[in-house]
Amino acid sequence: MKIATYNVNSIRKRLPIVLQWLTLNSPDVLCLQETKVQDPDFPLEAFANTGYHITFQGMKSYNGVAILSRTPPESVSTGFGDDEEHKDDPMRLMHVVIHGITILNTYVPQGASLDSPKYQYKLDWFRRLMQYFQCHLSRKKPVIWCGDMNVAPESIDVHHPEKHLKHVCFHETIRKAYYKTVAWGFIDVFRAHYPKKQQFTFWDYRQPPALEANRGWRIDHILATPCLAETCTKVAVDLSPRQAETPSDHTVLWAQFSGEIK
DNA sequence: ATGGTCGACTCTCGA
Repeated sequence: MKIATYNVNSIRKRLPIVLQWLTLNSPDVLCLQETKVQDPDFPLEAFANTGYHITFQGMKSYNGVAILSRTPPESVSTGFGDDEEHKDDPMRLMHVVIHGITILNTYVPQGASLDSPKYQYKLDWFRRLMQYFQCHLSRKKPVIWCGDMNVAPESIDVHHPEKHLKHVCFHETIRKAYYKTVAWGFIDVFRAHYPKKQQFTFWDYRQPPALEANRGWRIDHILATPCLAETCTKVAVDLSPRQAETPSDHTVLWAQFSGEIK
């Protein structure tokens, strides 16, 4: 199973990137975030000849998630389905089962600033996500949780960490919220594969020479339950979306899993 | 202390 995650920042703008990436890399599953399009306007026809099935849930202008897969998912749900459900949750969390493997695709709220209610919402979102794990998943089964987590877990995962202690993607409170959620039973397959490597997945548009100066962040992640993480043979970040005609701020992170899954 | 650049969409918000 080859699975990839990519924050497209508008599926309509990044269509060429996505289509080319599918062709060149043939993933089994590609999870997308920030599609930024409501369902009736989703560019379905562009994928008609790719051989991929697409599951999507979006809204006007913001958020939106989608999953491309070679075979249609055996099941699909979006949002937390709890009594705290917020209107954008279904555009941030998509849960599918493909070949018996549970896949959660998330676009975690960015959080704006530490003093914003949006930051509290982000902290709470991780708490709700862990509750969701507890209710709906088993850590003994093969589960993949991937997406744009908007958290750089360690100092090595952000340029100039000392300057970002109050950043919503690096503050210790959000890192703890993230760690706690991960600790439910997930392994960060990139970090497991490369314990010391600095490899960013995102470079902010607002710092034009960011890529050249390597002022980036590792905020896109693929995590797996131990039985699956054990079978991970390769993890890589593909920088090609940064070099496209309409470059994106995020890159494609992918992982290959092989071997027997119980 | 603020702005830098994108994308979607009404002129401003979110990242």
